[in-house]
Amino acid sequence: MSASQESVKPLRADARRNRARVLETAHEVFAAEGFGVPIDEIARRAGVGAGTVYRHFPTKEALFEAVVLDRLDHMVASAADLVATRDPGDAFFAFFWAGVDEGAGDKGLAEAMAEAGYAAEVLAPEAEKRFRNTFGDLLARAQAVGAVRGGLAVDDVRALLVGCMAMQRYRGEAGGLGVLREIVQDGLRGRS
Amino acid sequence: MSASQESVKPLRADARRNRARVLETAHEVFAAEGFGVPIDEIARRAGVGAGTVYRHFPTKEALFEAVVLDRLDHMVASAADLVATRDPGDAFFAFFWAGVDEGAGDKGLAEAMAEAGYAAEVLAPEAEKRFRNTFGDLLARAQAVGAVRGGLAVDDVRALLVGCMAMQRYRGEAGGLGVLREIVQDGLRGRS
Amino acid sequence: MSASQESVKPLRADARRNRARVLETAHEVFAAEGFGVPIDEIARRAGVGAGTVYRHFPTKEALFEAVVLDRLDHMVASAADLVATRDPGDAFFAFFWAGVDEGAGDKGLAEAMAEAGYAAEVLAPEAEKRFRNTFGDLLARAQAVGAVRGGLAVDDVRALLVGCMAMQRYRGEAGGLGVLREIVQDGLRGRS
Amino acid sequence: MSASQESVKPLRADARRNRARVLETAHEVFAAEGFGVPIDEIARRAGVGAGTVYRHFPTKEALFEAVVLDRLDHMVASAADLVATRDPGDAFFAFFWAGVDEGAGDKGLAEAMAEAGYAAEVLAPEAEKRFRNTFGDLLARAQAVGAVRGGLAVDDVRALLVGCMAMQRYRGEAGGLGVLREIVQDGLRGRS
DNA sequence: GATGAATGAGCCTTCATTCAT
DNA sequence: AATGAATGAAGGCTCATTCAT
Repeated sequence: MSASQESVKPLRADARRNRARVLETAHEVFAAEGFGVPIDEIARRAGVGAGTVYRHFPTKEALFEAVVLDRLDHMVASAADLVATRDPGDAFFAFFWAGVDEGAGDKGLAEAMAEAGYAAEVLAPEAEKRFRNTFGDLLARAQAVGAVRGGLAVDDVRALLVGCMAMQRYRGEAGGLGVLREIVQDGLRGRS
Repeated sequence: MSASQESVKPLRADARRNRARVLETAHEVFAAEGFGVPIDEIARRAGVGAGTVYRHFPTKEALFEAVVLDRLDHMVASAADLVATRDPGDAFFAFFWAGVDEGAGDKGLAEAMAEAGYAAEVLAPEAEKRFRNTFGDLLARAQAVGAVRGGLAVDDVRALLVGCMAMQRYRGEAGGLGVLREIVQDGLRGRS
Repeated sequence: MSASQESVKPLRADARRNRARVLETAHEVFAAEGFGVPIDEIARRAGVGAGTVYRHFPTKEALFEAVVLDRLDHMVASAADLVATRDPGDAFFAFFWAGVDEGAGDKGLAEAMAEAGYAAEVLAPEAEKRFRNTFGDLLARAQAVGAVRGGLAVDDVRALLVGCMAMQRYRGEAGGLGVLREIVQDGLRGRS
Repeated sequence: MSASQESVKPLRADARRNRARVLETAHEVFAAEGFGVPIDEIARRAGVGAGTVYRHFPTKEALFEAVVLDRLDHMVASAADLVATRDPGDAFFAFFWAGVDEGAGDKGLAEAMAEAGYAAEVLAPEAEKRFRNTFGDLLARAQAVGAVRGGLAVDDVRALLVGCMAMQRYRGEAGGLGVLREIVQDGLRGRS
């Protein structure tokens, strides 16, 4: 918007379109196949050359990072609505289970969020921070009204999210979490 | 009834030693780095040539499978002691948390056990079956004495195991599960 | 009717050049050393990286196939001239002996054409079919004018080609077939 | 037995048996698969360790050579009978076609005999010499009685043998040489 | 002497990244 | 800027040969 900006050269229209397209495709492909998928596959499906991918993202990791960051910020953004339209308990749980679903359907995201001290924290540290802050807010509100038991820190909830993603991925598309969901939900609420 | 044995040519002493050494090293290396490590790395650390690894295990997957199978059977074996020395509830939970610890410290095992409908089931189907049966027995006993709530099937517990492995891996070496452990434990016990 | 063409993306100039260069080098190297030569050797002699070879030909077999197909189609193409400029007998024999020379100087081609029910038929089945059809036409014409004896089918001539290739390869660069050529030629003409 | 002997240490009975067994198995396996077959395969089928093969034959090539030598000498030996029991023409042709059949059913032998200036000449030069001498005698006798045309040297017949082996191998198990055999036979006899 | 386990160079193939067009 | 071709370092696996048992 003004002077003190580093790398904000406004991209040409087609370049911006390409960048968005690559990001979107990368999301789909990483979601389906995980980080291991070749970059050529992404380029091909995005209808661009591999060089174009590298023009916008210097390495494969950087692209992955951008995707993860994007996802995290999407989730963060959704939190505003939740806070506005639901009571604190509902808001927290809605956010939590939405996150679980997101990760269950997105292998790349699950990989990124599960790798301890690595992926999200390292790949997209700012986004992870925002995500945690948001999560922390929702948690605090829910705890304030007694909808979530005390003694739980954001880190705990963050870890639980990772765990539930893993469970749901393990269950596969067919079944949801079933009883496990109740168990977790009850555990978060605290015994009555 | 004993473990899977086919064509029982007793290996030469040095070969058995090497095989064991490779298996052990593979366990360490897969544990530390996951399935992705090069076979050469395992060979190097085991102090053998790559060919030696392939003499004992025809493919990288076969080696991985052997490691996983070994781990699963170790766990299964430990269950006998638990049944003998503890009451059903303790036995079940000891087994469960030991499994979590095992997977938390072993990336390869965690990968194998988490990949839905794939890894353990496909890689070492017999071992997975034995593991599930053992788990099922412990669960049934614990449920019979009311130490674990009803409405839980082996599959649920198996999935929960995957989830807890992921959580504990996420937590890293430093912290244990903390409150999360209580939550899960309470959830399994059933609300009081 | 024209040669096999699929998905006709015209290659970039440099790519086409490289592809041609690889094909040409592969021809030379397969000719000199047979199918057994490492792909790296071909890449090195062509002055490209191994990856470049694989960009144009997905497997070593595919490269070999392309070379064989190229050779067969060259021969087929030459037949048109022969038919136009020579009488049926000459055309047939010119084609036959040219084929023998081709195979005698090309270990790869000889391997491909000699492996019964395998190589040419399997590697480049369309090209082999075109080759046989061409051979069949020339044979029929020559038989029609009495330049080649009756009772010979294309399969016989095809097999004889394989045999003469082997003989001439055995003779080495120095000597031609000598008397053997007469014997075969007389045998094909039929006793007078 | 005495002093001035180099490598004639009379082998122990079991060693001699093993050597023979390896040689025989190698013949079968090379015949079926050609020189490319792994030595371990031969050892396995012979029921010995790979080390035993190497004790008797210093390299894979040496083993191959021994097999080829054995085959050539077998053929040479058979010639004596032919000379004794048949007229010169029959003897020559019987020898020739028997050689063709031998090579057609033996991939290893065909490879050895076809490689110009290489295999037989180099691998088993003495045996090749004996083979050629035998062939030369039979040829000379047959030519002397007019059963084979003049103007043919041993080299020609040797090359023709290679060619006919190739043809018959190409034809596969199913069909014999058919007309081609007549052509060659007529060609050798000379036109009447 | 026999055994078969160990070695290690070498082969085919993949893929992140760079670069000419 | 975009393209997609080129690069080359690995990685999985095989096999002739050597060596400890």
